[in-house]
Amino acid sequence: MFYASRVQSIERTFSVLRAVAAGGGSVGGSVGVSEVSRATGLAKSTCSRILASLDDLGIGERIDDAGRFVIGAGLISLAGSGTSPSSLRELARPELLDLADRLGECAGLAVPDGRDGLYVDQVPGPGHVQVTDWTGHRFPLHTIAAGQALMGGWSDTDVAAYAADGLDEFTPHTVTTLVGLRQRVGEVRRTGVAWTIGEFSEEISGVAAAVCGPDGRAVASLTVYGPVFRFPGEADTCAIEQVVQEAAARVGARLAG
Amino acid sequence: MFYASRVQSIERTFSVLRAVAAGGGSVGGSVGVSEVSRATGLAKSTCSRILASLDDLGIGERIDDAGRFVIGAGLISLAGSGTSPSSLRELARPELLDLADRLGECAGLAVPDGRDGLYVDQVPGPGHVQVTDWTGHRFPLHTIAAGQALMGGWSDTDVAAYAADGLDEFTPHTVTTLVGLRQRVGEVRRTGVAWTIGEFSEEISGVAAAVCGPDGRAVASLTVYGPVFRFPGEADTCAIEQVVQEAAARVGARLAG
DNA sequence: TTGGAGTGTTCCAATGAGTGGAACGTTCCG
DNA sequence: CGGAACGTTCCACTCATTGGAACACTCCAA
Repeated sequence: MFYASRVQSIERTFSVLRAVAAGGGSVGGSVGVSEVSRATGLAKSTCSRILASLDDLGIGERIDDAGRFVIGAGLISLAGSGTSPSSLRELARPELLDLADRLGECAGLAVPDGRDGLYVDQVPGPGHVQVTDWTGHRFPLHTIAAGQALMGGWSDTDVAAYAADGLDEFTPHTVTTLVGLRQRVGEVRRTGVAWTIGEFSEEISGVAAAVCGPDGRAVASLTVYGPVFRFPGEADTCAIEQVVQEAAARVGARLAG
Repeated sequence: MFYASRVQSIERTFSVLRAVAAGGGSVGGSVGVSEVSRATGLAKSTCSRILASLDDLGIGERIDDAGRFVIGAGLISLAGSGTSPSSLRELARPELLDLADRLGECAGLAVPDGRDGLYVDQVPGPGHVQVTDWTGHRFPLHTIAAGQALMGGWSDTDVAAYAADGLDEFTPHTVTTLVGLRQRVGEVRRTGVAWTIGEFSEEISGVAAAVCGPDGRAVASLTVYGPVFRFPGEADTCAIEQVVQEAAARVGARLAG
């Protein structure tokens, strides 16, 4: 036989779910077993069983004593628990390009992942000296501007819990105490942005602002960073902050639809 | 063997997805194969295969060259295609009770389903003469107040397409022409509510307002209806309209979070 | 009333898709 | 350098899944 690394039944399950989501063509419509069977090419009995299972799990929902189905609360809550990095990336890309262009340094997008921030995209600046591309890399939240920006939306107890697990020291400038972290988070709450100068690496400084989802929670950060010797340099830091904040707000707005 | 009407692999798939959504405990976190294996009790190889399948389908998303996963765009878009009637029902229940209490007639909740409106909940009024409970029943949109309220958000071409498939006549007062329907929809757009007097049944009159989802689209209707001989009667129809509209707006707001 | 065409559900023998333990290639850490 | 974690691949076994047939039901037209 063929040793599959894909599971057929999963493919089938989601082709059924897609048929349900399509609602038989009309928006907001429901579907019956036979309809799903025709749409997917699967046997009617198979569809009946799959739909019954989805109903049991709350993923689909039976809305009739006859057999009409719609997408259920379970699927909606599953989906609600995360923002997809790839869709976020698509929405943020234009802003990253714009930031890199206007501020002359590289711009990155990071999402929270447990105690880490994960860089999911980065656009290089125009200079000949470049900061490393960190796409795909993760760093403790307290060591990077993106992470501190995210913490701006945390409660004091969340911040304390984070600090309780220890604060790694990357450079002599890294924030390593709860008191220091609290102060930093306070600044973020007040100004809406987080600056780090040589805290992650002595050679790098950056400024970040959080991207908020439709529910107001921070789902990502936009960061602009460059070599300490030239960024932010003589530039007007307030203007930079404003540009970054506005970009983050636009991504958030686009995220909300 | 045991003849199951539930499919085991679907149960497994979603227990994996739940583990991914839980993110290993921390909000917004990702999970690895071993973590999922521990959380679900399934073999590591099984989880690896399931996660690979979910990634293929865009339901899960691999965010690393290492094997960390999050909920993907595919699941989010699946969920986005429908609002779950049961969660809607929970949110609307208090408003239905309040409406029935304040207006002294029964109050219902309906969702669009193709060409029909489907009543998903109803609360009886205090009177001794009651309108039938229509929970679980569906009627063509143009014949009920709830349906006309939903059409208020439709484009003219959508309305025309609906009418093109024919407008059933339930009573002599039922709107049966495109011209009539257009006029009615226009009123809904202007006033925000839809009145039907003896259009669905000669004995019943009702007033409905649409509930809008976070994206502004109408996802359901709140209706108050009663016997024609006493509703709306001598009451101040403007006051009734306002009460219904406000209730619908509150449900919409709660829906958005 | 009767027949036919449409639902959705249940039954069950056949079978092949899914399984998990073992083996493997990694990377990371002491 | 072990050793312990990780994720992936292999593959014989086997049991969960399958789909056709039979069923119960509702509708509608004759």
